[in-house]
Amino acid sequence: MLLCGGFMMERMKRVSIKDIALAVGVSTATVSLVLTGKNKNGRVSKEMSEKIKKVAHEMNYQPNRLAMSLQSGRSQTIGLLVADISNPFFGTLAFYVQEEMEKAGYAVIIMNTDESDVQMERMISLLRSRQVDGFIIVPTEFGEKSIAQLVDNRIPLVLIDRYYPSLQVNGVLIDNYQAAYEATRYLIDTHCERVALLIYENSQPHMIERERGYTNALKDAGLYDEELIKRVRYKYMDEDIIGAITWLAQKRKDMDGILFATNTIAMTGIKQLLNLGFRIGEDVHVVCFDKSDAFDFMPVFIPYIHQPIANMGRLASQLLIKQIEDVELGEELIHKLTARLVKK
Amino acid sequence: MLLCGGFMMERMKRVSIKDIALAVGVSTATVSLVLTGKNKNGRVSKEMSEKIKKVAHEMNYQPNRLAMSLQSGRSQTIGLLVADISNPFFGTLAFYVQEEMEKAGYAVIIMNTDESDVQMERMISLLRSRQVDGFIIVPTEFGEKSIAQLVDNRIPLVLIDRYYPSLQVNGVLIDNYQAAYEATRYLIDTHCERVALLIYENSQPHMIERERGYTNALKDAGLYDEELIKRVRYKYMDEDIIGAITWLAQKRKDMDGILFATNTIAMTGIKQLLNLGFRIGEDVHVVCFDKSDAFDFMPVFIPYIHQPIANMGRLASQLLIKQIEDVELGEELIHKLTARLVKK
DNA sequence: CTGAAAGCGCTTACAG
DNA sequence: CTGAAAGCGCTTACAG
Repeated sequence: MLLCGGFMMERMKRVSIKDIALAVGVSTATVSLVLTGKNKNGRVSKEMSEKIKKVAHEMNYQPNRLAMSLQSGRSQTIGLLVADISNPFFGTLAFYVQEEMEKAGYAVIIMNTDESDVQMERMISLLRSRQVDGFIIVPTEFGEKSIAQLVDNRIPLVLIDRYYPSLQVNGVLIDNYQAAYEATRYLIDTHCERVALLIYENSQPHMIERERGYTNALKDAGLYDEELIKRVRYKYMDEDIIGAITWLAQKRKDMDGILFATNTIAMTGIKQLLNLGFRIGEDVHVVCFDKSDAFDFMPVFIPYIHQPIANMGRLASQLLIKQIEDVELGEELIHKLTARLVKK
Repeated sequence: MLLCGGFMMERMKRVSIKDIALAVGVSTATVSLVLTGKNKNGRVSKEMSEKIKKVAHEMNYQPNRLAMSLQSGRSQTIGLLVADISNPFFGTLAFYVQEEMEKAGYAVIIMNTDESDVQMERMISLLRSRQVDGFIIVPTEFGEKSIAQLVDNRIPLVLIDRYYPSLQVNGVLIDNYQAAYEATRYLIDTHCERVALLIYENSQPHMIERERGYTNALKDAGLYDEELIKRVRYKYMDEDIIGAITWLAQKRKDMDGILFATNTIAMTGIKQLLNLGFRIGEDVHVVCFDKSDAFDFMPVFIPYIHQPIANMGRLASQLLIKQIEDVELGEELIHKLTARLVKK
C-alpha cells in the first residue's frame, strides 16, 4: 500500500496521524495511543494495535515533533551559546554537549555571542520564543542581567567555562585559581625568577581567578612584581599582545617566564617571542591554558593546563537534563573540575 | 500593569495572545493581526492597534514560534550536518552558515555525522520530524541513498564541501582538481622530481578530484609514479600516515615532495617527517590543503591551498534560502569556488 | 476496548 | 472596523 506513488515530484504533504486513522478506520486518539506506546493496560486490542503500526510504517509516517512540542510544552531542544564556534575550544565543547544531549533525545541549537552582551540577550530571547527547554551558556562579561532573568524565571540553565558569583545557578568550570597557581609554581620550579602574565583586561571571575593564582604563587615565593602583569583587550588582541611582549622584552630584560592566561593569547604571544628571537625553553619558559595542535610543531615541548573539555560538556549536559526533568540536583551549584598541568 | 509580580519563583506559564486579547477585551484574531503587522488596509483602528501593542509589551509577550510554525508549516530552522564540529574547518563553516542564516531569520541545528552513513540517515530523519525547512550537509562517503531521498521529496538541500555527481542537487565546493593540480605544479616548479601524495583511501569525488589533479600535473611533467601515492584509512589515520611516511622515507629515498590531501593528514604527516629528521623546505617540500595555526610555528613557511570557507558557508546558505523561499535559482547546480595556493 | 471533544498557541479565510 | 470559527498535528482526560 504505497499512497504516494505519483507525487514524487511535488514537495509532499507529510502523512499525519489523521491519515492513518482514516486509512485504518479508527480515531486519531487510538492511533496516537498506539504509536506513542501508551497502550499499557490493553486499552487497544492486540490486532488493532498491530494493524495501526503496520499501516503507519507503510505510509512512512513520521510524527511532527513541532505539534508534539506545542502540546507537551517541551521542545526537546536546548540552546547552546558559545563565544565563537570556530574556536576549537568551543567547537570541542559543542561536540560533547551535542553528543550527550542527543543521547537523551535533545537537539542542540548552537549560537555565537561573539562575546557581545547584546548578542547574548538577543539570542536568549530568540531561543526562548522557540521554546527551548533550557540553556547551556558561556556567559559574556557584562551579560549578568540577561542571565539573572533566566534564573528568576526558573528556566533550566547551566553556565559553562565562566560564571557570575552573585547568581544562584549551576556552573561547570575548572578550578582556575588552582590551575594558575600550579602553572606559575611550575615556572618557579623551573628556576624562573621574573614570571610575567599575559591576560585579558576583563573582569570575569575566571580571569580574576587565574590572575589570583598567578599572583599568590609568586607572592608565596617572594617573586611578585606588579609590572610583569600585562593586560590585553579582546578586540585588539593581536596588537596588544605584540606590544606587551615587545615591552617585556625591552624594559624587562630579566623576564624569564610567561604564563599565558588563554590559548589564544599564547598563540600570538609565542609567535611574537619567536619573532623577537627568544628561544622558548631556554631564554624564556612559558606555560599556557589548553593544548593547541600547533605545539606539536615547536622544537620544544610547551607545558599547558589541560582543561577536561569532554567532562565539562558532559557534566553541563547532565545537570541541564536533571533541571529540565526536575530531578533532585544536590547542594552543589558550581562544579569545579580539576585541570591538570601537562609537562610532558 | 505588571501581571506576574508574585510568581517570580515559579516557572511561569508564558503569556499568550489569548491573555492579551482578554486583557484588552478584543479577539485573539485582532491581536494576532496587529502583532504580526498584517494590519495593512486599516483593518484595525489606530488606537486599538496602539493599545494592543502597549499591553503586549507590558505583559512581556513573546510569541510562541512553535505554534507559528505548526500553523505555517515553516519552522524557520535548518539542519546543518557536518562530519565533526570540533574540527576547525567545519567549525568555521558552521560559524558562517549560522551567521548568514540568522540574518534571514533562521536558526541552525548543527549535528555531527562523524563520517558515518548510518548517523547521517538518523539525523536527517530526526531533523525532518522536527520540521526543519532545509538542510546543508557535508555528505558521508556512502550516504547517497539518504540524500537521494531528500532530493526526491524536494526537500530544500545544499551539499557542501563534497557531493554526489549522480544527484541533481545544489552543491558548493572548491575546484579540487584545479587546486591539486596547481599545488603539485608548484612543487614541480620548486624542482621536486619525486612528489608523493598522502590521501584518504576513499571514493568520494572531492578526493578523487584531488588525486586526479595531482596525477595529471605529474604526468604532464613526465614525473608520474604510482608508487608515490599512499592511501590512509580515516579510522586508523595516525598509524597509517606514520606508516606511509616511514615507507616513503625508507623505500623512496628520492622522494622530495609531498602533497597532503587534507589538513588533518598534513598535521600528522609533517610531525612524522620532523620525527624522522627531515628538514621541511630543504630535504622535502610539502603543500597541504587549508591553513592551520600550527604552521605559524614552523621555522619555514608551509604553502597551503586556501579554501574560501566564509564564501562557501555564505553561498550555501543563500542557495538554501532561495530554495526554501522558492526563488528562481539559475541553471548552475554545482558551484565550484576557486581555491588559492598561498605560497607566502 | 474505542471515540468525541477539548486544547496547546497561533493564523487565516469568512462573515458581518 | 472587528469577531467567531476552523485548522495546523498532536495528546489527554472523559465518557461510554
